[in-house]
Amino acid sequence: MNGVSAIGQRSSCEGAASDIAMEGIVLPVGEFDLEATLESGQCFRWRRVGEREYIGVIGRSVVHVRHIPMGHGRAGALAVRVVGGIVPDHLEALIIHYFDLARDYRAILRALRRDAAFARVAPRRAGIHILRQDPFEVIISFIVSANNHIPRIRRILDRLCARYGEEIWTPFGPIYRFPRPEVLAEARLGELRYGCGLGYRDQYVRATARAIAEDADFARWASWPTPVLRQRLLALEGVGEKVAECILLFGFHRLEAFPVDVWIARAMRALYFPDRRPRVREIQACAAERFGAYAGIAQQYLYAAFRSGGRRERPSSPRGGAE
DNA sequence: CTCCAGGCATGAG
DNA sequence: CTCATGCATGGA
Repeated sequence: MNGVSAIGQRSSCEGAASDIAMEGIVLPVGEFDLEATLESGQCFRWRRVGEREYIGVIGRSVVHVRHIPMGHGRAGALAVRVVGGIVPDHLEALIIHYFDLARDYRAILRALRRDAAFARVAPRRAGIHILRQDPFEVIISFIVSANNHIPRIRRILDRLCARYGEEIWTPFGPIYRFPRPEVLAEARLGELRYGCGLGYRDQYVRATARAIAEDADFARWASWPTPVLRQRLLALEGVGEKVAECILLFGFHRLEAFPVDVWIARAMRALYFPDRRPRVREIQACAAERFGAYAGIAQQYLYAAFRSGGRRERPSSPRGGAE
């Protein structure tokens, strides 16, 4: 790489890049909602460090991002500082790309809301964006996500990164990059299972890491049509229908992909199949018909709405009383 | 204690 | 093809 400098080498490099690292940048972001996006279940490793403040790894950089909502959120801003790793030479472009800030989510949501049932439960503001994450991180993350709780997914991935990822020092403590495929390919199953808490997914993670270490040309994968890419993903161990859709949507930005988990199944059933239990195929066909090329975005808004809304629907016992 | 989680692989029919 | 089952782990 050219034109980059490591933080901490200011003595030998007092150029603009280091000043940017200290000063940071501020970007207008419209309706974008950082918290809603980072807590929406598409990523697991951003760490909350304050009110609407997060740190996370993008490429070889650790960035601190603070959301500044203005008015009623229609003209917010994002304050970004690089706090570790490499200072990218085009930080603004990197942030716009990662958070997909150039896309008109407001117009997309407006179009999606022409579906009456969707409009009833969807938010009015297009706060959640689909991130552009590293494909390998997304692949492993969603293999881990299978039959698992989000808090535990986060802990497992944190341990995986601490054990196998490159350490980057920051004012917030050490942060770890996601492990490279070649490293996970050499991991011992016992360390994955007991050290990281992967349980029975240890085999899936290592086998998939090995497969990708052999064939990791994601630039080529990204050029494939979605059905071809989907088939390639399904060939990976631990990747089934649902996880493949997640990887398509969150790892390859295929916005038409439509993962159906238990929450989306409940949501779609409530909205479009009130009197029966549709199969996953039917749900996906329904989504494709109603939401088209942006079904994945619709799915993310539905997930947020139903998961936050119906989370505590425990069969509350008669005794025990109010809460 | 039981139940469940952004399911998958496997085997039976 | 569809359907049933086991699966590691830990929070509620």
